[in-house]
Amino acid sequence: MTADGTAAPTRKITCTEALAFNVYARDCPSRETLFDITGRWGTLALTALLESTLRFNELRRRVEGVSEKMLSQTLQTLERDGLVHRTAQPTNPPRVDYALTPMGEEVAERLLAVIQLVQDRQRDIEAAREKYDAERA
Amino acid sequence: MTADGTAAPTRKITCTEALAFNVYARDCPSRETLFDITGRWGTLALTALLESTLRFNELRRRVEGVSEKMLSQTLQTLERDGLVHRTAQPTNPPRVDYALTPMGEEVAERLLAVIQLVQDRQRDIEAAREKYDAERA
DNA sequence: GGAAAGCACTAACTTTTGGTTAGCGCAACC
DNA sequence: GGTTGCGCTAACCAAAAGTTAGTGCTTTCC
Repeated sequence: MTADGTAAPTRKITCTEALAFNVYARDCPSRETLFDITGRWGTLALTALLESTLRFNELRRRVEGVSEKMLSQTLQTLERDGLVHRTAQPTNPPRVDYALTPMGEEVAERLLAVIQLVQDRQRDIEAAREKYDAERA
Repeated sequence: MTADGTAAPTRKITCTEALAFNVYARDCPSRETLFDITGRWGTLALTALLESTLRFNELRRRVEGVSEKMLSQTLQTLERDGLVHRTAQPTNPPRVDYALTPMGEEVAERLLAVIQLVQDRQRDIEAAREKYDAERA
């Protein structure tokens, strides 16, 4: 142990070597996945799909403020990660449906728990902010 | 109802008007809070503090790869939101401890659930990525 | 019948955010 | 007496997010 109580600096082990993934490790691939999910629009898109399958523009209306580019990008990432399933019908106009995979559903449920807590506590959080700002004004 | 099944366009109501917060609404303050929490380092910092109170540089070593600037910035935001408590002792060298508030603990617990799921499913996710990439190679 | 809007995107460009480097003054370690 | 650690901040630069415009076809409105 070092002076401040952190672990002794033995050799650094990456998450893949350890056979378990650890988001706190610098180059662990699971961190990238976490960023895909929690990044700006990932959380909102995943949880919005929890209610029902949605078409591209339906989802875009649901998640207010997301640009077409970002939604498209986000959905592609989530599809690649196996969290969202995309079905395109080559009709005209095109119809593309987005749905959660079983894995995506699991993730979305846990994300929803975070969202609900945030919404419930928003007033407390705003109070905390006012206090913080007042203290150093 | 419009043709594609979305709700009729009645007047738009903001989350504060509705007396409930809704992260899907464009200007809802709860969305900002969600971004603070799920943004890049927020999740990792909050869950890292779940185990124990940590000093600035302890936390920095725990959350590998975070820069001093970003950690400092992240912690200030979380402190302002009332999720993290900061105690500074004006000794030399300074000693600053970061701990979760009760509210921060609640949030962190739910975030940890997401992290654990991601870590558990990382292999499946990587498999999905390989499949996705192979299909359009 | 002609204009406008909707569909699901992509490409090019700009702005915002995140990351990197350097520095602060002091103390303990070697 | 040079290095390291402490907890930051300021200045600068790269990467991510946002904005705008365009695609080709169809349906709806006037």
